[in-house]
Amino acid sequence: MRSDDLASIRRLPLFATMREENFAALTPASYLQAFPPQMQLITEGDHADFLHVVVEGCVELFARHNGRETTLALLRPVSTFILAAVVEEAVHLMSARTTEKSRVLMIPAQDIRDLVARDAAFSAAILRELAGGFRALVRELKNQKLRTAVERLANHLLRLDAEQGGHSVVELPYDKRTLASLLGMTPENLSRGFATLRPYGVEVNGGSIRLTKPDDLRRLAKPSPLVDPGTR
Amino acid sequence: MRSDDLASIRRLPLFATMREENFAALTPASYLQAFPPQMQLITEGDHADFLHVVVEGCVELFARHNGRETTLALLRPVSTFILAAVVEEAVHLMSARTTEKSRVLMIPAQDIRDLVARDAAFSAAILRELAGGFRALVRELKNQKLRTAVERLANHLLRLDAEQGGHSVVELPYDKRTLASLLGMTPENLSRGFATLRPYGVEVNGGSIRLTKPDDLRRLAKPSPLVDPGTR
DNA sequence: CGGTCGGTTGAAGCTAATCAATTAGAGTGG
DNA sequence: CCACTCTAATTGATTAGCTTCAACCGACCG
Repeated sequence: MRSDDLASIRRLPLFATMREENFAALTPASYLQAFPPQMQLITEGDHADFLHVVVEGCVELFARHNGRETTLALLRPVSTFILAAVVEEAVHLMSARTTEKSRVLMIPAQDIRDLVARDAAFSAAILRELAGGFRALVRELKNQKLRTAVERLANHLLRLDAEQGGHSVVELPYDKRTLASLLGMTPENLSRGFATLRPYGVEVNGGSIRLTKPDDLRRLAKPSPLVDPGTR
Repeated sequence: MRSDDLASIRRLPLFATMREENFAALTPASYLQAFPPQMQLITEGDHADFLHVVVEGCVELFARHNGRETTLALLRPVSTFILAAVVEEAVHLMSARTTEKSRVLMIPAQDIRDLVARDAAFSAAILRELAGGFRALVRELKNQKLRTAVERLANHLLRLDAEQGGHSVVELPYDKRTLASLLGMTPENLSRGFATLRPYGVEVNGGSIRLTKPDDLRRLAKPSPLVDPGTR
């Protein structure tokens, strides 16, 4: 494993506070693997054998049921996933696949569980990570149940803009079908969503989107710190 | 606090494994309070000062946004809530109110956080509780995104039936407006949902519901262990 | 006995999904 | 460099699912 990868993983909230010897013990048993795009890493229903960390690229968490499929989250470096299944020694509730060329660190689940028992600082970090994930999920559920598709889209654009520096020019970090699925809508409906947002200054040009009237858009979207992560 | 209440709380997964002295230290600072129906206990946006435990009655977790309101969960004894906000020292993302006469144990958040730092067994129990909550939320999000309203209703009925002993007679433990909100639909639409389930052997009589063709209903609902808690 | 409230029913409208067709782009190979 | 192909994205037409508004019903309660 490259030492700068190791360093950036060590800097994760999850690993930052753990004892050096424990971190050192963790890494040799782990794999840092490179994957091509659209490679499925995890299948829902399978047993959770590894904690995963996106080191580079992008990973999509999704689920299928009864002929339908939906995206539950898109993860960018550096984030962990399926922590809850590892803690619970349970099966995955979500599948995972790369959306682009990616590198993913895989740590044996049993090692994580052993460490939780031994390293109090690590255990506390895991706790905070899970609590954060829980709250992110509550937000997402509220987003789904309390907003229309267009409102979700508007808020997502504002959030992407904020993440990308607030220059009112957003680059979609994934294709529109994936975005549609994440927002809980069809690709067709996403297209129409963009169209209805045109009067609010949303100018779409491929994967690049200009927000020419951010205030109007914000008035429509009504972002809230109790729904949207990173909102004040 | 009544000693049998204390005992049943002690039996909770959250408290069962913690050291006796720590449990003893926790209780004097806590309040076990009785509340009338429809009493709001928590308001989203407020700071989380207490961990709550439903000891008797029923508590509804709900959220409002932009003129809409939705029920996120209905909690029966004995369950804890807003654990994530306590761990994160953050504001509540959900409001809470009683749906009936209830008794709720309130434990100072700071005491919980202190204990997490001191008692490894308690910390591990909190971790499992949160992981379980996380997975319940993932299921709920999948339920919302992958199913229609009628499918959600059908599955909810099957689940209630299973919880109540599988006699194919379900007693709704809350009124229909609340159920509608929990399922993410309007009360009117819930009524119509019951009507469309009539051919599948769903006979509604006030709050009492007979399932005369459970197999037909199950074929429609398609319950799955990856979506529905407690499904085989 | 009127009043209120939870629930149901009806009609109309809106949002979003579906199906079908077309266009736009990104490679690919000649 | 230019057709050719394949896929993503858009657009149009239709349908399904759900909401909204309004009226109504029945039970419970003062």
